[in-house]
Amino acid sequence: MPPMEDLSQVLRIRREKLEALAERGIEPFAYNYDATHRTVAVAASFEAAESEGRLSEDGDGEAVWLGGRIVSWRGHGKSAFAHLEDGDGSIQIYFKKDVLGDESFADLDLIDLGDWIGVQGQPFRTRTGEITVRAESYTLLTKSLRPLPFGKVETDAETGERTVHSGFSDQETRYRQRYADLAVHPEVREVFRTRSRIVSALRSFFDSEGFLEVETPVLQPLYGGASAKPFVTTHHALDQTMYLRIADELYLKRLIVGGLDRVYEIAKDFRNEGLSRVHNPEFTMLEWYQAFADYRDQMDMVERMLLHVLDSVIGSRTVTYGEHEITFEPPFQRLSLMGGLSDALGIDVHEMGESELRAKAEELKVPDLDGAGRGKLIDKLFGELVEPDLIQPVFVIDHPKELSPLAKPHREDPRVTERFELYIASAELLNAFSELNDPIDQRQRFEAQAALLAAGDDEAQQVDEDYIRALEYGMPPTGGVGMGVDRLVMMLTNQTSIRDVILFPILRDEE
RNA sequence: GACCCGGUAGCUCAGCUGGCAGAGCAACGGACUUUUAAUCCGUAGGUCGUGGGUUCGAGACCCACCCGGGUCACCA
Repeated sequence: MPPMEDLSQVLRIRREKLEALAERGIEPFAYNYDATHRTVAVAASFEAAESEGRLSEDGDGEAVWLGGRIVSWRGHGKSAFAHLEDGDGSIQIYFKKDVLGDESFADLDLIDLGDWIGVQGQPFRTRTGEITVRAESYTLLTKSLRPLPFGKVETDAETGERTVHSGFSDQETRYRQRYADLAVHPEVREVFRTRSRIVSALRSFFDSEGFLEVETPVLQPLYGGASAKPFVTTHHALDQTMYLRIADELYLKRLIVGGLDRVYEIAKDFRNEGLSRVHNPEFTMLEWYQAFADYRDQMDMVERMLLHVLDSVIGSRTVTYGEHEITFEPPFQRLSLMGGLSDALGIDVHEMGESELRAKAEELKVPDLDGAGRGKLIDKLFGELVEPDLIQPVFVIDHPKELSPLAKPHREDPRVTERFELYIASAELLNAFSELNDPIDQRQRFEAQAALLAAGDDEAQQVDEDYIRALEYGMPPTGGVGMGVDRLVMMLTNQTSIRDVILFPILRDEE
């Protein structure tokens, strides 16, 4: 701790209050507090008592014990109003000198915004009608030594709309000090509560469908299952290079080989790439694999899964996302990638050679075409011409083979694979295919990837001999899906930056 | 990684063409026993992101760097 004289004024004054508390024999950091109620429950039980005529002659409810953080304060000389906030909400507290006694009331001088206190008293309605606990006693639970950046909150009496004045808005500080962001922004806490409920709903869905939740390695001797650059590290005792997983796909399919025929994993994946509104290098992926299913079955599964989440967490099948109203009503539209692009170009893409595609892409000024092959050019053109219009949920299906080294060839058209991606609000939410289970074909696809890797494509995959060995034992027909959980949370909580749905998003080291 | 914008009191921000570092909120002292962005009077609070440079003089201008936000690109 820096010496007192080096602290800024606001920090120094709180330290001085700590000393004053010691002089008055008040413990600033308590061990526990036996609360009988949470804030929201106090209001609910008061209202119930009120409507059933169980209030006292003075209009008081039954005594309650509450713990929480002081988030606002309005002193009036011999009385004061404050709001006490807990995990559920907040309630107003009325401190009155002739109720508390001179000494206890005087000790309130040492209480600040941000302090945690326990309060005991009876609820009543103030003249303006707000349910308020009249403090008969209070206990300091934790002294706050650093002021939280509370804004002043104005609540419109008619609409209930909340306006925050002089709040805490510096994005950098909010991400770096998420604890402070959460402490002063109930709406941020609500986003993360919703995130938690979404993840629970996903688990309950797959559990009820007979899937087994499993855990596969984060540290892998080879990485694969996606096109991405990995994080590299070293295991010292084994003197071995390890990669943080970019996907759990290849491990989950090994489990299908082993007879665990319905598995899912909610996993942190790591990709050594740039940051953006929709990318954090560490992100949460849900993958599931189901034996005997193909990609058509999985489209049905995706629809049912999303409806389960919407119905149980959001309570509506329509959500607002930015400027759009997104409606999840199955069956979602299915759009063939090649067909959609052909329509946009007015030419059958299957008939176009690589040079023709490149010319078209250059004509449209699509950036970063260096080294792009036929598949990548198609992908780029699709991204440029079709993706921006994919607002409502759409399954984009049947991708070119070059782009899909782990997908089965399409049973009716060998030029494409049995694959789909679900697009919502122009963003890719999930990716799925009928899993390639022919080990000889898989080896050829890996070798093509390895050639790309050798040629300098640092996002291409390596040959995974162990995975091929597993396929040689025999993997039943399998449908698999990978979904970006963070992105789903974004869409369902109307957050336009992935950082706003990740508690501690990656940031450059401070100093 | 490229481009654009930003970093000034605990927080939110102003600071013009280079001329004494400002406001609101929070804090501190005082008044106020049903307020709710409480109100009123007063006080204190600064490494102007960092390091160089130009200048009689730099928060401002120039250079480099650090950090963030946004946009683009790769990926979910």
